[in-house]
Order: sequence, then structure tokens, then C-alpha cells
Amino acid sequence: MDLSRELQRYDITPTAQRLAVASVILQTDRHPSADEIFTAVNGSHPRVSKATIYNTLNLFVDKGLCRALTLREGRVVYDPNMAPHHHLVDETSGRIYDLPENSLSVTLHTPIEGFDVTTMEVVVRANPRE
Amino acid sequence: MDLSRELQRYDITPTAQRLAVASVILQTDRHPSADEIFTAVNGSHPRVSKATIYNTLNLFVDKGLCRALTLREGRVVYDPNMAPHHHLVDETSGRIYDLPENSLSVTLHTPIEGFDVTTMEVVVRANPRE
DNA sequence: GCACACTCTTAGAACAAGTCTAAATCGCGA
DNA sequence: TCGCGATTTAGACTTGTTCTAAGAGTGTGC
Repeated sequence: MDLSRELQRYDITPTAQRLAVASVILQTDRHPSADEIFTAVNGSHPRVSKATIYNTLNLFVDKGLCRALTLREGRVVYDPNMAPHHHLVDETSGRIYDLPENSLSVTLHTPIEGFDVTTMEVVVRANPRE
Repeated sequence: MDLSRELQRYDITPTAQRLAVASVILQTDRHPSADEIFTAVNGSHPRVSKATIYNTLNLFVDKGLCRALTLREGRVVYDPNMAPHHHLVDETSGRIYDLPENSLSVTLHTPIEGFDVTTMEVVVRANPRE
């Protein structure tokens, strides 16, 4: 994937730091936290500051390149999959998996008065069967 | 409601502080945060410390008297409704409403291999229609 | 009624995630 | 090369929550 072009498509000026962050989140189906991204980008030697990691992630979310999920307490996680889909949270390990939109269906029986619904997201919580 | 008896039913020794916290969360359909509970309990004069508010809320959750929800970033909220149900988040005001379980249905089309599903919770995000 | 053990509560320190600030640096057009 | 806006930075700060160690309260056996 041409990351530089990808950023431009979302109206984001590509810089070395932003490309480093993009290469981490856009090429994983894990759901890394800001801290994990910080570690992944910096490896053993610091190259990109924490402030930049956060600035960049907020910028990406604003521009619609990825989204932020709050599925577990005290921990925001980033998901590059912008297509509508649901999530499976492994309560034992904390790992998060995507569930394709068509793997389950949600039907609203009673309309919600006075609101325009933006999203209906399902969070399935489960434990590995031993 | 006899709060003291209610706490005992959940194997919680009733103390003045715990009753104060219980009277706030068990008698509201709002979803207060720890901080809102702290304010509600203390009014203008401090009566119960912040540490006790947190200890008590964690105890209540452990004992199954209420549950903790993480629906928005950086803020855990407490819900006395232990029956299975879903949530509507007003994205404009941040207010959270309960949706009764039968107001919508979730159907899993493909079984989730290797997991025992604990809960399937739907979060509907919406904006007030103007 | 008293002592002791245990539980509960407390203030404040500590911690973690994330934001802010003000200064330094980058990179591009003139 | 110069100037300027955009970007990045270190570190201080904020907010929400937990920890710690000490003090207060409660109850049971005597």
C-alpha cells in the first residue's frame, strides 16, 4: 500500500511521523492502543514523541482514516476498519476481534422517538472455551 | 425501598457511607459517574471521601448490585439495571438511556468458534432530531 | 463493660491516559 | 537563502482512578 498517497486521499499532509503511525495501524487487524502504537513506532530508540502519537491519532480519526473505540475501561483502541462491523471482546485476554457486519443482525422493534440513529454497534463479550 | 436489606441481600455489610451511595445509584435511571455520585452524596459539605466512593462502587459491582459501563472515553458510569438491556447514547449531550432488551433483537448468523458468549450488548448512538 | 481483632473509612500520594503549552524544527515558496 | 506556516517536541498539567498507611468503628468472647 502506498501510505503517502493514502494519507493524501484523506487530506492529511504526509510527514515521516505520520507515515510511521499509519504503517502501524493501517497494516494490522489487531486493535492497538496509543501506547502500543508508541512502542511499535519507536522500537528501542525514541523517534516520535508521545504528543505526536496522540496528535496524529486524533487527526486520523478526525479525517476519517480510522476510528477510536472505547470497549474496555481506561483504554482507547484504534481500528482501521471503517466499514460497518461489530466487535468481539475476549474477556480473558482483552483481545478484540472484528465481526463482519453480516455475521449478525440487529433489528429495532420500536423506533427511537426524536433521535436520528448514527450507528448500532454490537459488542459481543466472550470467554475462550476450554 | 429498604436499602439496608437490599445491601444485605447482596452480601454487603450496610454502613452509613454505603447506604448513601446506594441511595444515589439505586434510585435513578440516569447513569451517574463516580464523580457525580461523589457530588450527590456530599452535597455542599464533605461526608464521604472519594476513596470510599470508589471502594463502594467497586464493591457493588463485584457483588452484582450494579454494573459499570464504559460507553464514552475516559469515564465509567454506573447502571443499577442488572436486567439484560441495551443502551442509547445521545452523542450530543452524552446522556445515556436504557433500551429494554425486547426493544431490539440481535441474531448471530455464524457461531463464534471456540468462545462462550457472555453478553451481546448493543450500543445505539444517535443525535436528537432538531 | 472491655479488649482485641477485624472491617471500614480516610487523606493524600501515586499512577495512568491523554491534553496543553511554548519553544524548536521542518519544509516549501518566493 | 529567507521567511512563514505547519509540525513536532519535552515536559508540565489535568482528570479519573487506585494505593497506602493510619485512624475510626463494630462486634464477639470474656
